[in-house]
Amino acid sequence: MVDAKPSRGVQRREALLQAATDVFLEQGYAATSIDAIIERAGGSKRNIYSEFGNKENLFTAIVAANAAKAVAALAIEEIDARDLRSTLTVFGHRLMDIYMSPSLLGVYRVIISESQRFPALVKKFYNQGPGRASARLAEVLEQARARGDIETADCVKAADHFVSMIRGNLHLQVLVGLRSPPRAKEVAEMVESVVELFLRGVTAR
Amino acid sequence: MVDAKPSRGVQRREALLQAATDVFLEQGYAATSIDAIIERAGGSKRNIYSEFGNKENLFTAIVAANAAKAVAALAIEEIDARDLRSTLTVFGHRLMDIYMSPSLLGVYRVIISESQRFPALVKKFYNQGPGRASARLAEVLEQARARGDIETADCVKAADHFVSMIRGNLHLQVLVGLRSPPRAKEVAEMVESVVELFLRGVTAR
DNA sequence: CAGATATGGTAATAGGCGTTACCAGTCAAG
DNA sequence: CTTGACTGGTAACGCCTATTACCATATCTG
Repeated sequence: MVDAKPSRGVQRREALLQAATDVFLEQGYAATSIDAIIERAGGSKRNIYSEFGNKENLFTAIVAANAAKAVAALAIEEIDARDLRSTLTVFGHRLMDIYMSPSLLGVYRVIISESQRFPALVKKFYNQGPGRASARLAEVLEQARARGDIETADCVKAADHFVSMIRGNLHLQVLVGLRSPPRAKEVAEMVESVVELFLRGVTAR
Repeated sequence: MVDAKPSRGVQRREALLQAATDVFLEQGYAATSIDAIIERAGGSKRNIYSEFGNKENLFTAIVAANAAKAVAALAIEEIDARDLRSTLTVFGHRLMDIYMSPSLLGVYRVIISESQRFPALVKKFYNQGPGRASARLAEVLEQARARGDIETADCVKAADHFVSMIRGNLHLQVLVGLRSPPRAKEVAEMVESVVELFLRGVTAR
C-alpha cells in the first residue's frame, strides 16, 4: 500500500528470505548450506553476504519473521469472552492450525535444535509464541472466574494446561515426522475433546 | 574371530558410550565432533571406529540406550488402580521426573533435531516413550471407567491429554534452556494442578 | 553515446571434520 | 631375550562449506 514500487533490493531480499525459510526450516541450521539457499533463490552468494552479512544473521532474520507471522494470528482480542466454550473452541482451533502449519513446525524444530547457539532468539520466540498465548488465555480465564463461570485455583496454570493439551502428543508426532498433520475433522475432534475436559475441569459444580 | 578379552573391550565400550552420551546429548549430532568425544573419553579415534564403525552407529547406540533407560522407569503395573487420584499423582511425578532429567531432555532435543535423518530411531523412541506411557495410562482409565469412577468419551484421548499437560510449557521452557528444571516443590504443585483439573474433567458429576 | 559506478557471478581461500593409512609401543609365546 | 602379532595414537587424505577477492556486466549520469 505504502510501498507502491518494491525496489530491486527489497525484492531480492524477499526472495532470499523466502528461499532461506524453505531450506532452513526443512533441513535445520547446520545442514543448510549457503549454496542450497542460492540454488533455490537464484542469484549468487554475494547477495546474501551484502544483504545479511553472514549465515547467522540470515538465520535469525528468517526465524524471527516466521515466528512473528505465526504470532500475528494469535490475537484473541475480538473473541466474545462471554461464551467461554466457544472462546476456547475458537482459540483452540487457531492454536492447532498454527502449530500444525509447516512453517511453525519448522520453527519449532530449529528453535529446539539450535537453542543453545541462539538463546536470544529462543527467548523472543517463546515470549511472543507459547508464552503470549498462555498469558492472554489466562486473562480471559481471570475474567471468567470474576464472573463466577469457572472456579479454579490458578488461572495461569490452567491456561498453561490448555495450551499444552492443544500442543500435545499429536504435535510431537507431527514434529518428528511420525505422522502427517491432522485433517480438519481430526483437528475438530481433538479440540472438542480438549475443550470438554478443560471446561469440566475448571467449571464450578 | 572370537573376542579373547571381553573385560577390556567392554570397559572401553562403556567409557566411549558415556562420553558420547554427554557430548551428543548436550551439543547435538552435527555439532559433535569425534575429536570432542575422544577428548572426553581418552584414548584415540581408532577406538571408536573399531568399536562402532562410524559416527551414525555410535549415535544410534547412545540414543537407544538412554531412551530405554528412561522407559524402564515408566512401568505402572504395580500402581494401585483403585485410587485413581493417587495413581495419577504417582504417575505424574514419575513422568515429570523423567522428562526433566538431563538425559531425556538431551534425547528429546536430539530426536527432534535429527528426526528426518534417523526415522527408525524416532519411531522406536516414540513407541517406547510417550506412546507407551499414554497407552498404559489409557488402560488404567478404561478400568476406572468400567468401575464407574470416571465418565469420559475417549480414554485414549484423555490419556494423551494427561501426558501432554505433564509435559507442557514447563518442559518446553527447560528444553530450550529458558529456565532450569523445577525443584521438587514446583513439580509437586504442577502435578497436583494437573491431576486436579484432569480428575474434575473426567469424573462423573 | 560514453564513461563511471554499482552490482552480480566465478573461483579461490581457509578451516573443520569424518575417515583411514601408517607407525610405535606392548604383551605373549618360544 | 627375541620375535611376532596386535592394539592404540598421530598424521594425512578428501570432501565440504562459510567467507571473500576479483572480474564481468549492467545501470546511471553528462
